[in-house]
Amino acid sequence: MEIDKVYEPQRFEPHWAEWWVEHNTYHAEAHPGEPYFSLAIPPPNVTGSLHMGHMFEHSIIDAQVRWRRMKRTPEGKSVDTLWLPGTDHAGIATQIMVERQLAEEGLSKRDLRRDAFEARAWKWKEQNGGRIVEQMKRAGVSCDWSRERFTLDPGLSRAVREAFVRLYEKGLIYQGDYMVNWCPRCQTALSDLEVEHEESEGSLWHIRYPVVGSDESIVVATTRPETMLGDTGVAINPLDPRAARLHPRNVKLPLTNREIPIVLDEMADLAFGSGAVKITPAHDSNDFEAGKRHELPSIQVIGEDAKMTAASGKFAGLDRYEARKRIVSELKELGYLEKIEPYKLNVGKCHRCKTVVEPLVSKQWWMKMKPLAAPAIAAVEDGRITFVPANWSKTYFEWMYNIRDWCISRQLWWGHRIPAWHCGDCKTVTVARETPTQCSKCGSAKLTQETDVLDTWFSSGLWPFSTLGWPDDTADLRAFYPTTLLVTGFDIIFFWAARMIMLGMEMMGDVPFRQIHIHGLVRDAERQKMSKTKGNVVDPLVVNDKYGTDAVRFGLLVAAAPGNDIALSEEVIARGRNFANKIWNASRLLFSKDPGAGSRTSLADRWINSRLNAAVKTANESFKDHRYHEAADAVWTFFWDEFCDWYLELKKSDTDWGFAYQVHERALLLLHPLMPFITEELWHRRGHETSIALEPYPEYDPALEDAAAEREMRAFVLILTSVRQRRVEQKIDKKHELIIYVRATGEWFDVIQDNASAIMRLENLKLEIENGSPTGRLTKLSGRNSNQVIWGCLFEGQEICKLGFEIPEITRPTNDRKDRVKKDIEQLEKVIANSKRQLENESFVAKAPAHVIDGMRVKLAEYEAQLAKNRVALAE
RNA sequence: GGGCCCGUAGCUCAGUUGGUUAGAGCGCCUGCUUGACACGCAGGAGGUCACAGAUUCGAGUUCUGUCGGGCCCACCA
Repeated sequence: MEIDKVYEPQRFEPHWAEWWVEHNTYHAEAHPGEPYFSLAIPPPNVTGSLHMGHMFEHSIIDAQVRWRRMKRTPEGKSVDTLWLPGTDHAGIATQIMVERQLAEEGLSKRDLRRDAFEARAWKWKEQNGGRIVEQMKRAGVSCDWSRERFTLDPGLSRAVREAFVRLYEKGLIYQGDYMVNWCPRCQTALSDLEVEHEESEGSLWHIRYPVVGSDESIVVATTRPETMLGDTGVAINPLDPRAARLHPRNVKLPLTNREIPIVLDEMADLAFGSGAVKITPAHDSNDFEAGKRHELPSIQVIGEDAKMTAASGKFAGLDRYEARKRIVSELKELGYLEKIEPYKLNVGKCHRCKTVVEPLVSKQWWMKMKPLAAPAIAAVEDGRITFVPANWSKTYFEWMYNIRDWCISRQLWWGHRIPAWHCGDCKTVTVARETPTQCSKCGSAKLTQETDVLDTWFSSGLWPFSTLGWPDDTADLRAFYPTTLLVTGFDIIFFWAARMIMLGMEMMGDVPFRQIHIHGLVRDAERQKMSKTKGNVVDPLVVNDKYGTDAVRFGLLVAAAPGNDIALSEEVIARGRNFANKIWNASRLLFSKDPGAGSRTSLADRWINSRLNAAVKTANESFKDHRYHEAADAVWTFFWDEFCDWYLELKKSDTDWGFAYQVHERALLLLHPLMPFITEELWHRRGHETSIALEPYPEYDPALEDAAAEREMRAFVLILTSVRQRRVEQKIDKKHELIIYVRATGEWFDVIQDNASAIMRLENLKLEIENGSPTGRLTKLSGRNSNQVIWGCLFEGQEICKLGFEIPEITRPTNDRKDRVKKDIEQLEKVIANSKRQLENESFVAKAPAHVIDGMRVKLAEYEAQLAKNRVALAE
């Protein structure tokens, strides 16, 4: 078997990425009623390019999916395993990209008709939308590409209409004029979630409103003085001492000719500012409600373009911030400005374009959330859906209990157009699955479709079942719903996960997934968020190529404790690369050997088999619990520290490598979910022709636990470590053969005898073994200079053998060594004292479990033996 | 204002139901071109687990408080 001298993932990763797709390796068959595992990908935006966040999420998902695909039922049957891929049309995000492209041609959206714009957007999608999919394929994610979906596919559009109509017919979707978050740049309403609040340094302007027919005036405080032009009332608290004399009166609104009433309302906090609040029903949601309570008119002074409207009089046409400056200066000139205080306030910004949103009243479509939330809350409360880590359910509940209606309409051109038709005659709205030809009320044919589209998250909310063919009763739907698992970031729990649960419960009558794994964020080495503007992004396309995809995956996963953020640097990735390199080179060594018969098994063989079994156990348990860092760590320790550093080294003096091949093969299977490329490559180099991804995953077998082998091996590790320490301390080069005298009782004598050659070769030793009682001095040492000898008690503190060295060039123990021995002695004395105190404590002996007490006794004996050895060493 | 999380070796972090000298990677020190790998091998240094109490035979792990840091939600002008 040939294998390249250097690990160069670039030479085989693209090949396997293509091969897997061509061979449909990850195609899932739908067998309704049979055991299955299914997971719908969090669909990346079509606008996107693969970033580290995707890479991390996909590494987690892929590890889980590959593991599940390899698992067999207790009867040995494979499980239908589906990872369904797809992309999201990403309403605003995509529209912005297309607008940008148009702008480069000197065009704006309005220059095109809606149809033309949509066509343009589709063209853009065809040209650019496949990019992220190609990148995912190159990264080797094990999706079933035959089931790839896009949220604007005809099938998914049908699901959107079906869901919309059902909700509308149940009265859960309605149209109405309410205060919404309006983005003046995107020219659309936004949901509450699409507004990011950011604290900023602002001011609190105190403005004096003269009371009509009185010398008195009321001072109101505002953070947005430009809205005063739209004031239609002033509220004071009913308990305000001024209430009696001011209540049924008016104030004169400065800079205008309007008089507006003073009303009593508890919204005015006596303790805040001046105790009086201006009411601007058109530009603040609190005021909107207050306006309704007091039947105040609403005057819109800021338009959808964030410029002052005609209603603002001479300020009309000014940008809202320019208007603010002018209004403040005029108020100041006219003496209406009482004072200005610095003030911290939260400014809402559009999460797509960062423009400050304007609260405006407008007619929008809404979804009633309370009735939908109840079953979704229950599903998590009673455990039909569980969060990993469990703490996230609190965040979920917090939001769900306080949920507010969802503004689902967007004034965009890219998205699912709302299936509602307005009658030109009777103005009735007809909501229908199929495009109607006549008004449902008056029968008129003068119908025009609603121009708004749906929030992109509406279609995402249907994703776990719309992708499986819903509303049709398909085999896929019956075979794979509810999906098994959702893996996603905490940032879209509300946007997406919660809405999928609500819509899944409503449309399917069942949860959309049984588990939600919430992963952390990939940050840079300084724990800063990665962003293009900061220039601190680690681009997966670059590092996948430089270090190999396996390396990036492994680096990410070994650092990924559940829910925790990852501080990513190239060192983390290099760690993965180093591991892959190690696997590669270990395989090179192995493949240079004749497999042989594999019939005979040495102690090393039995030991590594037992260790592999332990690693298999940990890996399986860790994957089950989504503890990928633990799985990665277990396979790392097994492969590097045990398989390479001990097993292969010992094996070098063996002629029969058959067993090593068997262990190596199982190790590849064990590693595959974490490092799919290198394991596939090595699997084929071993002569297999089908994908390793479809092989059964190793299972833990209690019968393979070999306590005797592990105990015996520990003994050799102790001997060798002891020798190595001695060599370094006394600067005895490995070229010098050391003579080791060992006396052991019956069974240990045989063990040491049988394995002597391997140890001798490894450390250039000559072992002289004596069979006999462990006490007393070795006869072979009688009469020798004690300076040449150290004594040690080995084997888990049992005095099974004593050990002596003969050092060819006489050297006395160095001071360094003496210091260390002294330190060891001190430490041991402390630990021994502690253990003794514990064991003499009656409460401890009475209350602690037996294994803890026994364990401590064994340890104590071991400590004492070590102490004795150290004392002898010091006396040398 | 409400909620969540974190503070363990120089750095980045593990440490599941409390239990036997607290671990890893990187970095550091000392050796080593040992016939797979210097992306390596061997040996080593380094931690009063933020602080103060409490519970317990026993606390990095549970509880309370303090200090420090981060995140999310919220219509206090």
